[in-house]
Amino acid sequence: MPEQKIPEYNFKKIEKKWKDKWETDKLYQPDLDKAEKPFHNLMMFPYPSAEGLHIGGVYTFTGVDTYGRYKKMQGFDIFEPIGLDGFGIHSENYAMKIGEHIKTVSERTEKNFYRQLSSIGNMYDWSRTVETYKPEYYKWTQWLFLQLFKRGLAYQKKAKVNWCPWCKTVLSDEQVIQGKCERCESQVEKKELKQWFFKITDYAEKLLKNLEWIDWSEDVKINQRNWIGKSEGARVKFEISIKKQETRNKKQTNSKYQISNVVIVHGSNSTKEGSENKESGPENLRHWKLWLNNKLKEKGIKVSNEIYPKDWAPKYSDWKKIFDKIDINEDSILIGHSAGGAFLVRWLNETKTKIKKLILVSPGKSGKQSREVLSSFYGGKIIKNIDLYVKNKIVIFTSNDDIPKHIQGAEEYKKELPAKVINLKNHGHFTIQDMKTEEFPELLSEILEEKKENQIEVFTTRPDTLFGATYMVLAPEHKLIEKMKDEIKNWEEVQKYIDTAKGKSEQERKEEEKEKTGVEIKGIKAINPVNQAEIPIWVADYVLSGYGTGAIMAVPAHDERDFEFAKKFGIEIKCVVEPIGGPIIFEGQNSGIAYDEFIKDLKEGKICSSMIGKSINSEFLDGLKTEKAKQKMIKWLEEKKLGEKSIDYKLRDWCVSRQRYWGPPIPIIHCEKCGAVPVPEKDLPVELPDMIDFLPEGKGKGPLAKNVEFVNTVCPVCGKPAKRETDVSDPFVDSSWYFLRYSSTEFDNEAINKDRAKKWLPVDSYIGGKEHTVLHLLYSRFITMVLNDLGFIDFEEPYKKFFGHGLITKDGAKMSKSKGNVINPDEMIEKYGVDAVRLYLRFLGDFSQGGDWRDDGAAGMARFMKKLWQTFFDLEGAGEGVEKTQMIDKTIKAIGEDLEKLSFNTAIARYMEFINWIRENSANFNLGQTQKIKRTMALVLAPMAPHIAEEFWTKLKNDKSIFLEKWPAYNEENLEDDQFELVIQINGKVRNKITVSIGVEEDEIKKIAQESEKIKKHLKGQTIKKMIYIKGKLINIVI
RNA sequence: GCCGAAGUGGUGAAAUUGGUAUACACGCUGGUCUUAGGAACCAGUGCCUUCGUGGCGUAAGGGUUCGAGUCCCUUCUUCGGCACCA
Repeated sequence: MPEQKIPEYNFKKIEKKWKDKWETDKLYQPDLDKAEKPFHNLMMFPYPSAEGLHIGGVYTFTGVDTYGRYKKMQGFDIFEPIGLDGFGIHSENYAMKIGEHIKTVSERTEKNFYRQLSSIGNMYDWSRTVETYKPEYYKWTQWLFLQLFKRGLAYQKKAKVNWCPWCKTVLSDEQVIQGKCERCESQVEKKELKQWFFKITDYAEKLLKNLEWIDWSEDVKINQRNWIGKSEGARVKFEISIKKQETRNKKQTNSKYQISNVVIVHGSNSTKEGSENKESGPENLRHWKLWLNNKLKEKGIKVSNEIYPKDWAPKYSDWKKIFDKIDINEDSILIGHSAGGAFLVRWLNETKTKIKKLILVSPGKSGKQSREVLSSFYGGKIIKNIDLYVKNKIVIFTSNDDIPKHIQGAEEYKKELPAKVINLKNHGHFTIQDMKTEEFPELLSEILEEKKENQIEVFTTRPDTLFGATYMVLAPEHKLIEKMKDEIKNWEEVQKYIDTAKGKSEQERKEEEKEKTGVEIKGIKAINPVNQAEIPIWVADYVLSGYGTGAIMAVPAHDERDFEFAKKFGIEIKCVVEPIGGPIIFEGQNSGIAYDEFIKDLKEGKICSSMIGKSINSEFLDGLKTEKAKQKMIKWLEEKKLGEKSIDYKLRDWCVSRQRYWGPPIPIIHCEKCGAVPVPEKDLPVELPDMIDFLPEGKGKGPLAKNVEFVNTVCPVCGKPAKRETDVSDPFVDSSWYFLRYSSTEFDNEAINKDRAKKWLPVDSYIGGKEHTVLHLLYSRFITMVLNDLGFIDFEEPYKKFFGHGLITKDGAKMSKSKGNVINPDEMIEKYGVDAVRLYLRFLGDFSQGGDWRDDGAAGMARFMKKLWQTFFDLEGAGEGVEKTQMIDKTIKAIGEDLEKLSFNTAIARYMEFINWIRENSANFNLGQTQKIKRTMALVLAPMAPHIAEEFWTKLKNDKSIFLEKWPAYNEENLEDDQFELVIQINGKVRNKITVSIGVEEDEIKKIAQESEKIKKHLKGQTIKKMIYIKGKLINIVI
């Protein structure tokens, strides 16, 4: 062998050289406006911890990059952005711990993170980073908040929230893990606080529906489906009968009506004050209202707003001021006349307040002037969707003259909303005459009807089992209990139970081994609407106040929890569904008992079963299969107005307020007069003030409340002194839209540039941790849908593809500082080089499964790199040439396919086989073969180990980067050998293998197989029953 | 309890989707070369075996099939998520 000088594999020098070169050449900064084949290759941006980049981060990011580089070599214009998700409690707590200010910690962390991220060989476009904690970013996070606020999708309500006593802030349901804080593992408490929410529940159906078509893996979809938790069923009303003779105290106020409050809103007056116009003059303006008010008072019902706007023609803001002061809730009935109706429609749309019923009395008028007045309430727009908030409970009194043009025509009402429309005899735009006609009592009865009796509404997914409801259960928090206080005979016992139940923390409830507890409420009974049976009412904490209606009808024969409860307290168990399908279905469910015995036990109330089947003991449902029985029952209930079809979701609204410092201040100003007013967009960002003392106080208010200069401001509407909101928003809000920003970072006048969005969004490939499947992924889908509805973007789903990768462990355990098993990526890169680390991480195992870091594995990969280097430079091409070079084509094909499906470990295995093959034949290749092999060695390795590949590429005398080169093509015809190894099986067992030419016919193969020596032996004295031949692979002889 | 993913050599893991189980590595054993090697190279490496072949092997048991790691049923184990959701 001639002394050939092989250069040393100095990975440090090589990696540094290419990193610098790529940067100066701006190789990874696509022209966002001109790119022809845009491909947005996104990875979840990291939460920068002060400890630095985790090896798990390197694992993910380089995996994503490998895919991106492969795509780049396929000719796509790759946009691979990076940023930092730096706002949030995590960093804040860390700063507190080390006694430094969060701001300085963040600055340092950012520098360190970006240094590390630039050292892992990724194609980041460093000209477009996004940091959630920079004002130029959170300005738009605040803008986003305002868009939701204006749409009524951000609202404030007093709510029981999860409170972490250690972090001193509110947590969303998703952040509470088994009753503990996700971050610090403290016991979470329930606190009643006024909080900001995003109305994600409005999008529950769409979030669910789109899962049918988006191209994500099924496990992620299932997770989201479960989280949204849709269940279909019915709401059913149970009347309460009061045992009058047992009532302790006579109620002073009326006990006849359960109604909480009625709010009346009158219309505007288009004529001048003092006018003689009888219909709309000041005399009449409030006339009907006062009349109605008095009528209601006679019945003992209080009208909430006795104060009216002073103006004769109140505007939206005039009414709103009054509405901000009165309590409107799910028991409220709102009545609006004319512009008053218009006001209510808009107000409901904006605040999303749930009410009991909306009554519109002559909501519109056909005069031009009136139309103008009315449409001014909406800025001329037509408003739909009020049914969302007053489902099925809109009643409209209208005459032909009162076509409500500002909303929809009367006919449209019927179509669009499930509203009941009652036509008035034409007496003008609802006048004094109307009050004397037959319709007016009807109006009264619409108000009074609902309060004839007390009712308990329940939600059930099994309306077919209604005949088997033998008792009811109320959650301890159920409002009715307090209301019925005077009727309850054993009030003290009930109260005591409720107090203990409420006092229990979530954890305690769970620790009680699910042993059911409860107290019967004596003195009242419920009437089962289907058979008028009087059934007992219990209060028990196994019924949750937050789901459904907070009350259930208990069917012990067909629900395990109800069964357990009924058994314990000796309540009747009535079987109303007989499972069918016989022993086959039955076998899997309860093994050990015979089917007949099972049915017998079920009917005797010894066991319970939630299986479907056919209805029994259920009068008009008897004999029907469950699905049909459900439908028939719902129809029956709806006809009798005892219930209705209903859909419930587990998904709750997203609580976005946080009582901490390190987040974007919520851009709202609270004004005594004008209420919660959005900060005008031109005033954004509301900058997070520098505060030396940023520690939370823990009294339910954020640290910003301590900063007087920040808090005190003026109301943008009326100019009077007002106070700023002091909560900041949840970091999940920051990350719910960051990917929309990357391609628009240079625009400081808009969050998302339309042209850019058109080109680069939705994201083509999104890769990140599976732990974010319900939180971040759901939130960002929601925000995308909202922005789509608002017209800022034109797609509903943010990510075309999502791939969830696995985690890196050390010795099978999660890495953590306390365990002392943390792998420092800097050290590894220093020791083995970036390429070796990248390759090793890819080789560990399946990308979706994660893997276990082993130092000797990494060392092994470093050894392979050396070998690879040696092999490359050893190849001289002085041989005569090898006959078969299929290996080259096979390798190109296999690696390409593997990379496309992110199967990196097998891609590397293929590459190693390729190298092994080269080494075995290295002396024999001729010059042309050597050229081709060397090119292939570099090209197919490039996505995984970019630096060494680029180095090989220059050594092959190329002056352009390898990443501007196309992924090599392979010759389809060259994949097949001209021979193959035929496997000969007898009865499925391998008995022999012989080499056969590819072109041999089936008959010939069969003959050859039988004639081979070993097979002959086995076939001796046997008859062949059958022969199965799989082309090009094997033959199975059955004897 | 429910939902999801998985269970293959001493270890990390492959297996063209029903067609030769253990590719590719790590580790280990033996050898070559070395003053030495934790370097490099060569050979071996699922278990049993009468060393001929053969038999057994993909958590356990059963089934479908000419043929099962792969499909179906039951059981067990591990990991992740949810947890009285009516």
